[in-house]
Amino acid sequence: MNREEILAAAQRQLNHDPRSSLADIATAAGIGRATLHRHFASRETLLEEIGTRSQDRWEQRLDDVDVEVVAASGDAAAIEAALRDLLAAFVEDADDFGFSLTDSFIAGEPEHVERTERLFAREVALYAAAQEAGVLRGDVSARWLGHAAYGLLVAAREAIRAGDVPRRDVAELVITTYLRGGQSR
Amino acid sequence: MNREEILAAAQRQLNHDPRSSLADIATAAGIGRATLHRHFASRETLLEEIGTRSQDRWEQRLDDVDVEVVAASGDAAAIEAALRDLLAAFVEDADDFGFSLTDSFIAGEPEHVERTERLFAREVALYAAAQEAGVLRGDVSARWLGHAAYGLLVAAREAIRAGDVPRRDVAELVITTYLRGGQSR
DNA sequence: CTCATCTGAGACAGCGATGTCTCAAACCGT
DNA sequence: ACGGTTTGAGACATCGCTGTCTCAGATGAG
Repeated sequence: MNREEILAAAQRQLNHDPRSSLADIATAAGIGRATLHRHFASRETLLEEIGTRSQDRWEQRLDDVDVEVVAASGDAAAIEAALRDLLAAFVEDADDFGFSLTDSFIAGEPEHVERTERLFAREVALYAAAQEAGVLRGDVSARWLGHAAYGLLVAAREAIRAGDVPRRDVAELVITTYLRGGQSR
Repeated sequence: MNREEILAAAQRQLNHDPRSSLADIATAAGIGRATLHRHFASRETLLEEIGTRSQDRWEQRLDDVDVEVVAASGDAAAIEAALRDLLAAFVEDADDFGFSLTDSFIAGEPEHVERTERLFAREVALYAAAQEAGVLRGDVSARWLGHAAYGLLVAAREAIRAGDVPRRDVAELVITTYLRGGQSR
């Protein structure tokens, strides 16, 4: 049982129930409580690491779509494609990483808050470029568009949890709802 | 210090930090811990009451717009107006009641889960009627439209918290984003 | 003023979670 | 098979929170 595997299992368990005790987490990971403590000195350490892991993934997704390059290009088609890819990737992640979305368990750690803000800013830069290129509307702030995307990810997670939407459809739903909204036309 | 006032203060405090202890809550309400216990026998009782309170408000909002009547009318204009009113009302509530949105502190109480489902169903019925009337698009499920609305409320809450959006603009932002999405046109 | 009631501070035991430790068993490469 | 390492089970002290209780002071109606 790798350190990385433990982290993944812990994340899964905390995603399932954010109030899980370390004993719960250890059981879920199939290891003993002592072993868990050997890898992560304290609960706080474990949570911090999970937070970092989530941010790593977020950063990776931004890197994957070359967000800065695409944004600088000003190419509407490329920007829209990047937007769609990014949202689809986030939806995929929302499953495993979702609880760090809704749970503010690292609130207060200035380090994490700062990094979150930097990542959000990178993402928002893409939305701003999309506005510039006429892909996204310009009458609302780019940061609001960022929050709206986040909100739809929460919705996606919830819809899956409630069994209202087949998993394979969620990405497309999020994208089309994000772009076109709910209005008929 | 009324029971209702205590409840409101507790909700505010838990909204601020969902992990507040009863001592925190009592302090925030400006009362002693003993007094808090006199009104609410246990933490669980308090949380249940807050959950019920939130659901009461939700129900009230649905009643306020006459959701069943409007839905049955099939009148597109009336339906869209009700939709807007409802979203605006929810945004207003999201401030005080938001934490019961994201925090699953009553998860497991079948009673609450059931009532939440009933309320959600009432709301979704309006979305379905809106689809019927051509106000909302029919190519996604009404329940997804419900989750999407919820997601945008989470986004609104987050945007306010981050100071990215003036409070008075949030309702209109949610509505326009919900209906039109983020796409330029 | 007086008495009944309500309140806050504090003490207290109980509980679950955390973090440390030990030890025997399981597991590894050699 | 062997010796070093890792592991899980469990014991243990500690901590913070909860829920109960007491008591002295504040409050308020008469």
